Amino acid sequence: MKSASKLRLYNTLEQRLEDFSPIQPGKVGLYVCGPTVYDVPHAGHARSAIAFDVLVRHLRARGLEVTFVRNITDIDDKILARARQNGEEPLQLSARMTQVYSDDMGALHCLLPTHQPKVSDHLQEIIETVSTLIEQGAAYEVELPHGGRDVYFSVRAFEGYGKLSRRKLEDLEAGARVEKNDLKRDPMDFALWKAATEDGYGWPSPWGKGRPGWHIECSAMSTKYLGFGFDIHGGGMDLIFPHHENEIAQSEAAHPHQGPFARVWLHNGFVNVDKEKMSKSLGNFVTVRDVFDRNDPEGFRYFLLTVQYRGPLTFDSEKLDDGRVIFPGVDEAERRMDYLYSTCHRLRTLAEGAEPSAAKEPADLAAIRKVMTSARDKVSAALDDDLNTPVALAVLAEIAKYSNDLCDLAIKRRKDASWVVCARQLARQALEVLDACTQVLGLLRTPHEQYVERTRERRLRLRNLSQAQVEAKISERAQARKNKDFERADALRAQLEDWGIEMADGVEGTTWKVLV
RNA sequence: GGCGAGGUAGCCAAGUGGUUAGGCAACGGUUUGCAAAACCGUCAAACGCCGGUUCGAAUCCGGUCCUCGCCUCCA
Repeated sequence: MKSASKLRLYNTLEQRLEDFSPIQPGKVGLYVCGPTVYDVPHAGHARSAIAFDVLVRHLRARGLEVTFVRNITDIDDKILARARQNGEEPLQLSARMTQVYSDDMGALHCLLPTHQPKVSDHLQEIIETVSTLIEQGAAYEVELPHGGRDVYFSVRAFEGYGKLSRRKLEDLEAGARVEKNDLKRDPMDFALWKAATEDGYGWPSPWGKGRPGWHIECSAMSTKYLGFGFDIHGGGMDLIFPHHENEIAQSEAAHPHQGPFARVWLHNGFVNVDKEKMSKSLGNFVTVRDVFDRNDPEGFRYFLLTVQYRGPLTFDSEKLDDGRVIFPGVDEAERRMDYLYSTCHRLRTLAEGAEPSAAKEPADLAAIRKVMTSARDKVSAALDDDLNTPVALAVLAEIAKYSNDLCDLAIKRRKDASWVVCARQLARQALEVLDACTQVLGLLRTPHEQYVERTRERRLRLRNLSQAQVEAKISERAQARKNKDFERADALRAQLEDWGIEMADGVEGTTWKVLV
């Protein structure tokens, strides 16, 4: 698709918006820091995944060939600790959590990365990178008292240290916690390779049995799949320091005089709960599963797109009088998804049986046509502006409003045959536009029936209702209405409304849905 | 202490020199047996506070108050 505007992205490295142009025309190499799989994913993982998913979708819609790499860190001290706690093999734990991560991100309609490398499959590459750094004089080995050897990166050996996070070594050291580890030449030096733990967990290496340090896997794996010096590197804001700073140091020290490790650095903002960063220690931690228990995955995705990716996103929970815990923001987003799905359904009904026609378009359709014709470009322009998803969602709202207007008009003018043919054609265009605009955002990706069914099922469960129970009450009310006993019908409706059931009385009977 | 982000109507959230953001809630209307949904309208002469630049500032500059984040594992 051709684009009028230029894609602009906020580059953390330069601290400003920059026009994006790929190193190799038409192709983009993107590396995003994925999860350390020691636990189930939380709302923050979802936010990061969705932000970069929209980036990938947008780049591809712009006609770029994207190689998207997102790692899985399946060897890490947190995994070791948790596995020991569980009495489980570390790699078994990480495999289990990797599966949960894939399932959850899949449910959120995040596209699969082109490559999803795991640390456990890349020890060779990691060891080679560490060896190169030792050869370059950027890293050194340290003999440990109880045997075994660590390898550390020497921050003093890399001139540009601190360029991403705008930190000076002196400032860092002034504020640094005093480390007991006096084996390091400089307090800011960090581990590339760590000797095996006391229980002997580790992999063979030139420095004895051990395991990789935290940052090195991303340097080794990104370079393997994208080559050194790729287009975009992304991750959460908390990774700027030390993770990404250290990645840059390692990677550029291993490839001297070859330019920057990555051109553009993108960082998504946090998910906050009660204005504070979500974290386990504060007890305000919300997992993706917690949300899925109460809300539709697409509603959650919509919610995560209501704020531009760099800003903080507040995720609040509320306890109702009946004891239910809800996420009001996600509920609101899910209602918007209901609205989009029902709009789409109405359009489809109207579009059925459309035939080509040379009839001149009626005046009352011109404004609607205009909205439909410009919408896709507006979404594209919004995403070009540093992935401004709230503006893109506003365009969706406009499409939906005018679509519903069209459907309302079609009811009023159903007897005007030539008008209806034009309206059908316009409905077809609206459907195409809506599909294109939601495709790039990863929304409205579920068949209508399936969406209706799964949301109904979940909402009934949350309200402790059964479908039979609701339908019995509905038909009781239908009978009362048939008998013109409106007092009874209204009383039954009041009961149903109390259950959270919304009814619509149509010519072909009453349809209903459960409210979020 | 160092570095960074932000304070926009009842709530959420775009905008970053002049022209509608959008959504939710509330209220009024069209429609309906009554409703709901949908659409229209109102709330909206909103931009933390104080100065300054400018014909014109939510937007630029200076100061100030407040909130949050990173500096230690974190998306």
